[in-house]
Amino acid sequence: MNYNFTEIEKKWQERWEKNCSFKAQNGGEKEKYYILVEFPYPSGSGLHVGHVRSYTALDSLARLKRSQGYNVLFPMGWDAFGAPAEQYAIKNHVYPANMVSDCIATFKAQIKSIGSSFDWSREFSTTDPDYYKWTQWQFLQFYKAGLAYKDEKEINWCQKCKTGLSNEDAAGGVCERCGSETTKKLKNQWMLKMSAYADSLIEGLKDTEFLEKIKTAQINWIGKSVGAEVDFKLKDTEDTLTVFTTRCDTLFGVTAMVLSPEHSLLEKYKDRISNYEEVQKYQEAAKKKSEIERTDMTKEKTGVKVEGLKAINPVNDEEIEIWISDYVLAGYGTGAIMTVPAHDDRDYDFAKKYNIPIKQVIAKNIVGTGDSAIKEDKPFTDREVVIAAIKHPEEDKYLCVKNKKFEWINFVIGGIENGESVLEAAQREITEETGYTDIEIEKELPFIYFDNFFARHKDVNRHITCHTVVGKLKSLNIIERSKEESDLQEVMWVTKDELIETLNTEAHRYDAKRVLEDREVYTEDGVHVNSGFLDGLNKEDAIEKMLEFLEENKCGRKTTNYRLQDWIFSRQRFWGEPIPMVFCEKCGWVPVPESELPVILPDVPSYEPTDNGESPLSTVEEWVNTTCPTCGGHATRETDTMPNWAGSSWYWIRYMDADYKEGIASMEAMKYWGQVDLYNGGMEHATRHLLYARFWNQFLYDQGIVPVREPFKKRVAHGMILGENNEKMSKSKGNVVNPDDMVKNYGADALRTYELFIGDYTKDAAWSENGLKGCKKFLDRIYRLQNKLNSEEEYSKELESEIHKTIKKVTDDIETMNYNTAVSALMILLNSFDKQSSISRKDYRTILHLLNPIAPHITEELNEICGLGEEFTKSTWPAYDESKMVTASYEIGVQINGKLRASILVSADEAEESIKEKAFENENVKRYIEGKEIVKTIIIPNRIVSIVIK
RNA sequence: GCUUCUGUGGCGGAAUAGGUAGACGCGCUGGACUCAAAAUCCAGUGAUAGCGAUAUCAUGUCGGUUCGAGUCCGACCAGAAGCACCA
Repeated sequence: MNYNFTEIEKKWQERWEKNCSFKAQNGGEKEKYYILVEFPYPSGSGLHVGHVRSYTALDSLARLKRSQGYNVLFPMGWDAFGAPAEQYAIKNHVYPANMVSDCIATFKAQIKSIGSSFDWSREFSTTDPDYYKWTQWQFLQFYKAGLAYKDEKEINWCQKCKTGLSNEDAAGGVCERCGSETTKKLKNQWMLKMSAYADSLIEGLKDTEFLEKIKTAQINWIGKSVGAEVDFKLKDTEDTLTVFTTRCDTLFGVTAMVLSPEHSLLEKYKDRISNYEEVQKYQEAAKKKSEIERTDMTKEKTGVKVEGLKAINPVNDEEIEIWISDYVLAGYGTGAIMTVPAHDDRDYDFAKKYNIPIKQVIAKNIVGTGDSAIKEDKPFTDREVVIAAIKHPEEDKYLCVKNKKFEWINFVIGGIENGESVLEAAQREITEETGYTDIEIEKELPFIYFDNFFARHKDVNRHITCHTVVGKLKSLNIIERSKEESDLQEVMWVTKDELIETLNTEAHRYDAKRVLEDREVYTEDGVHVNSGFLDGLNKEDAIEKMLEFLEENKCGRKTTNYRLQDWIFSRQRFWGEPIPMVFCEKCGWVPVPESELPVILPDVPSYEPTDNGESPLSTVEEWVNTTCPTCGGHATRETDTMPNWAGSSWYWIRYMDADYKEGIASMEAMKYWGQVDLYNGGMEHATRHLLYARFWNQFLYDQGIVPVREPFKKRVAHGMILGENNEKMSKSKGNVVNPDDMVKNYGADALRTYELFIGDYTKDAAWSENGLKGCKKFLDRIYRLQNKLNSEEEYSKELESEIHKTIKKVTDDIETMNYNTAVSALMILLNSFDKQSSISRKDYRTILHLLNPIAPHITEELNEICGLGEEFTKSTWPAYDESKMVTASYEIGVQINGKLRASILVSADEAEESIKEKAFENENVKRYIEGKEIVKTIIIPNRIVSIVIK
């Protein structure tokens, strides 16, 4: 039986349009439900199968919710400002607006062809003056609140696009649009004070149901870090050099200061800096480097010592050298750091290269466990000891001693006696304990550490300060040890590889690790040493105490820093919303009066960005020259435009009341629709768009313009549709699938069904045309099912329970966006229907209704031609009855010692005794339990019987 | 390096709360219909052994908890994404 899906689809799409079937009402009795899918950029390449996936998924949910009696807002619009349209305009010398409206028309027709139930009465484009009037108006609100300001700033500059980029758009030093490397350029820019909302953006996440990974991505992006600012006096000046640190407790370990090359103090004291030329050379080199080069962590650090300037450490008045290096970022913290090479890997690298001293201020603090755990009731003794890691003269082995009584294996260890140096003590102990005399100590490891334990052999607690030396034997010359020593321990040689496993105590293993890795810097926590009033404290207490000190002495304060910076809001582009500000020689920057909005974007002779970094708008003199709203004198318009993120930062609000003339939307409409219940979009927008939009909305809320603080209740992200070869679809790879072709060849319903069936909605999935054919086949079988129709009006007895189960399954699955299993459940139900000789009219109508959100056209058609009832767009979703879902009998498995050995048929209400009996009667079960003792029998109703035998 | 996520047949993927692993679909094999093909229908399809009942193995690897682990715990391996010289 053939049917013309193209005609059927056309017929229903026209009918829905004529009846305004999907128009949402503002207000009314019904409960509201707001479903939002990110509006597309109407590019010339048309709709992608990826769009089809998310639009269809949310469309199915929208259709379900409507059928369940919700007032569903499911709108669509166009995000049409920005680079792609402009690029196209430059290339083809056409006015972007014309191109945009052509693309919108194509996109819209394509979206309609897949049967999406969008409420087109609320459609708009961000490029409509009626829309961007309000984008501009909102910018003025930011300005009035002091959150929009103009600032001379080093911005990310893309040579190729000839425009400034926000930090977000130039992440990693790469231009988001063209992929080329960005450089820095000093420009006067409009900024939005997003940093003021950093904490609020973190806090607000608590009130949302975003995916965990989206929340973490946002928190990482904001990058909150709590620490302190510390003021170092600049020697022989009145100035101070302020640094930001999260570890003010290491202040006693500071051995240098490092400034970013851009630091302002350098310019100020250039007369004092004796090597200023060298400094300047480095500054220029740093400026030329791209962000990528500067932040490449694999490359060696570089820097220049600033001769003639010194800083004074506020805790001990030590004079400290000052350096510049590009590993210190100008834009974070104060653009200067204090260097603690002993406890920071980056500082260590820098210090090693330039011979900056390394000073230990934190010592590892080992605390014994088990037999060595401290005993509270025993006395404590303090000791200074030396531990000697001594190498064999020829082989790669280390000298150890084994305690005969306790079987401990250790390096040679011994107390340092009064007046003795560490090296002398080591020499003496080695000869005493092992008899070897020809010893060469190479060095003492720079860091001491502490070991706290209960010494069983002496029955006291010990707190020992450990000094470690490394060396070797020059020969195996040996003298006889005292009897006492030779009775107590034997000498042994342990190979390098076995050392760590062989040594008994954590302290010796720590030494072994240090010796073998030849490391000096240890960033692990411990207790403070060489730190005056912090000695003996742990990290947390030391930070607190140091903060107290800094504040008392007025040389520092607790501070929080964020990675998130203010939003650079200017673009030197033509195709964007004009920023509604004018500059007057007398009055400075003056906002365009709200009554004069919108500031219409004029056409320009050339869309090309200019070489001098000005927007093409600057060439339209009659537009640029205007009068000052304040004094009436001559003024010029701001010629930069807004970034393309601006229009998408409030579009969901406009959908609530798209024709409203008095504001962004009426308060009544905004209160009615409230939050977006479900917002779908790609993972690529998890940080930027979502943060901008939340920031914008939180601001509007604080101004009393919108009624909710967090705009989106729940955010979900769809997975990508990959090409048949499992790679991202792209023209160059030739694996692009055009949805139009699929609609033409298989029908919109088949395409929809397939894209929902393809796999987990949130994960990427590879396209398969065979899979699509399979879904077409499924719909064909649904179509042919009409031949089995009898005249019964109730559910068929044989199918009733399965139908109820399927209603529940499909309802739950669509609501939780598990579309693939919803489709599969319907396939299973169809298989059951097909096994029957005939099906009732209610059976058929129900499967059609359940399938309707997924394949709306063919189900409506079948419902109509078979005269089964009202259109599904006007019908109430089928209800299920839990009590009818139980099956009369079912099979359950029987396990013996955890292995499945049989399955038995039991009835729904069968007693446990009877189930047990049936299990034991089974032939295969009998075989296994014969002659064995039955330890226990576990019966889990509806699931399994588990028999344990011995 | 840090954070997050993911590892199941030839493939896409199922498996509420730990309870018969591999649903459903694709592909493949065989058969029916047909002069033939397409379409459709029927049967089979994790691996190994066996005619078969059945047995052994199997959810990245190794351990653990449990009558029972894809699912819980620990360690590791692999891949993906995000952040990254952020002091």
